[in-house]
Amino acid sequence: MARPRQYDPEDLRRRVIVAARGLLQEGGPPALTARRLAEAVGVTSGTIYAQFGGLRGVILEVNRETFSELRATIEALPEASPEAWLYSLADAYVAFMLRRQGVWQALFEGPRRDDVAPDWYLQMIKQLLGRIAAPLADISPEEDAAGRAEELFLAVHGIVAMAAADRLDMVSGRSPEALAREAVATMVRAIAPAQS
Amino acid sequence: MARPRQYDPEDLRRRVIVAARGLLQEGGPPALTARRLAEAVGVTSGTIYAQFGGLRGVILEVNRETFSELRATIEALPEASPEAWLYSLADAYVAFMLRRQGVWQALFEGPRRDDVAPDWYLQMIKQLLGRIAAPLADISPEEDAAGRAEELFLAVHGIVAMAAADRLDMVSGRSPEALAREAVATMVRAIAPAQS
DNA sequence: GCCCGTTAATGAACGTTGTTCAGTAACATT
DNA sequence: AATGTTACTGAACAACGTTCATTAACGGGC
Repeated sequence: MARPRQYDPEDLRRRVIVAARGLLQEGGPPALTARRLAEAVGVTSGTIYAQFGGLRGVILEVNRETFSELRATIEALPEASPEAWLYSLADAYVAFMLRRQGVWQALFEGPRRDDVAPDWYLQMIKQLLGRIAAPLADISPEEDAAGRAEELFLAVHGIVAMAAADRLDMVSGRSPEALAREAVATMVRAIAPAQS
Repeated sequence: MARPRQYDPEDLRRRVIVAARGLLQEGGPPALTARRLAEAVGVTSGTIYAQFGGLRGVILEVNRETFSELRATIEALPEASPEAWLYSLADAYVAFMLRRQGVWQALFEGPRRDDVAPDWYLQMIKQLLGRIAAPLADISPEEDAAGRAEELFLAVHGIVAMAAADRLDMVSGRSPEALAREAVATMVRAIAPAQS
């Protein structure tokens, strides 16, 4: 009843996403153009539009995978005391970004003011916040753990975002790892039951 | 000896910068295009290139003014106790961004990985860090005030940057002002001499 | 067995973008 | 007046995201 697909659509989607990640990784967001991507996959730009609806659609799928991997990474962190676990989360967050700087930039670059973030964006963040809140609640039960988690996340994320843009050295000579750990330490010190 | 300038170059620079700020303010970085800017000023894009060397040059000048105004704003903050002054700085920083969201985005959007930041960029940040370090040193003399200032700046800046991109609501329902103040509070709590 | 409806994929085109540069215009000097 | 020097224009270039008429290729109906 129709022309058979020349490419297995599932396979094509995978190859497009992989190629997009490659382009992002070596050249950052400006390197991901429709034509380059099409050429890398061996199709024309029109085909990508048919499958993803546009470059934004491709980036969205890349981001979905990135988020998914981040979740897996966090899920795989070894159990530890609340405080130790927060430190290893900070380390993992920084390391995760460093290993995919170009892809990471795409996570926060594209979205224009008017387009709404997809649900799974918010879900991922909410989940991450929950993961941070739990140990904080352990450390100090009488604090507002959820609120503190937001603050700690924003502090670490700010550091990581700055490092991803290669601008951290404008502010500090320290490594992102050191600064992220310090952010955790500061939060822990601030909410820990007074014990001097 | 030459064709006289059709436009007073100083006046032209001013008009270009003002127009660029206007475009940024109402449409963010994507609204600042060479042709639109040229038309808004009443010249052709070539003239702007002759004067600024490119769009990046224009943005750089806009940023210089923005930084300069930020410094003036901070300089004008009323004296207060170290802690109170830090809170008013956080408030001023947030308010400053909110009043120029579009322009603020340009501060951190443009620069590509390879181009070096001009000196005055770094100087401004260093100065701001010094301004933060002083009250922190007052609050807790035995802490590394400079290091703490870096951390506090990064925390507040992260919040403000997220708010400038209209993405803060993905993380928290609180206002940027509230979160920035909380960041100050956390830092103060963490370094304040134990006194329970 | 042929045709035809249907869909996949192409690739040329459109409108913008930043940027360049041959050309033109206009004054100061000789 | 002629010439030199410079300011400014505006057409052009390459690359961008995006669209869509066209082409290609198959399966079902006669």
